[in-house]
Amino acid sequence: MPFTIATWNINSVRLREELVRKLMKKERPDILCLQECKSPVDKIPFAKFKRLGYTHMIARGQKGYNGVAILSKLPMEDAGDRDWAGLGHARHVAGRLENGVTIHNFYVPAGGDVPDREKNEKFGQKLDFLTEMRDAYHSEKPGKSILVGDLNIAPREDDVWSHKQLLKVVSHTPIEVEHLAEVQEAGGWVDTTRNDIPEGLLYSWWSYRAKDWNAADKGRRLDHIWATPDIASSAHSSKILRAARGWEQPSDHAPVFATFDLQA
DNA sequence: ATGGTAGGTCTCCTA
Repeated sequence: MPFTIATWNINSVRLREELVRKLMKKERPDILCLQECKSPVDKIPFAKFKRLGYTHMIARGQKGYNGVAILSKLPMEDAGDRDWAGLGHARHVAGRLENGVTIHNFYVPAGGDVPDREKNEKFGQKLDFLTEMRDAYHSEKPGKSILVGDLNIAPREDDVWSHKQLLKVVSHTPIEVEHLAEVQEAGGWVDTTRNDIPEGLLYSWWSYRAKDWNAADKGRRLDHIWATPDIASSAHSSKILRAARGWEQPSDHAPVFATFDLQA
């Protein structure tokens, strides 16, 4: 039985509970990974999601900021978390399916506005977070795994509306792209979205600040689905649900999907 | 070059 996984930075799971339910009803991913829940775990409306078949939730939360959750129709056990870069933030959680596949859900720090760690502590924390990920996957190669989340980096030229104009903008600077590439290489991770859709512009985030986000279309691909090579070859039907960015009172991110032809 | 919007919260911090 193939399974579908989706990742979505929801920007408050409590405010957008109805949008989460809408996505669950319309798209029915087997696994939905959320970031920026901005909620303690016991205040996530899990009971409402359970009624739609999402009987398993593995989450980490804190009040007001960050927060990650994996909602699953498939049985899943908690596979832990890690406080990357020692920030004390809820930015990572992992779950394991009965088929042995581990799902990592990440919310990488945005990194502030100035792409210089001397002038902006947040940028340094972002780079350190990525360096720790690289080192961890280098010292222990991931087994059959899927890594998803808001990685807050758009790596390719066709992952942004203007490569040239974003070279000094946090999320697309060469040093961030390099750090992300090192994480990918260390774990042997395959970018399944780009494996599946190798050509053309692809965005998953559009700023709230644009007058008309759809017409201006100044997007970036910040949200990713990676997989280890042993299972990446079974991935297909990748898509980004741009329409969700146009829903009422939307998140500034659109959900990203992939389907894996594996025994769940 | 600037400022634009959104969410949550010990009214400013984060994105």
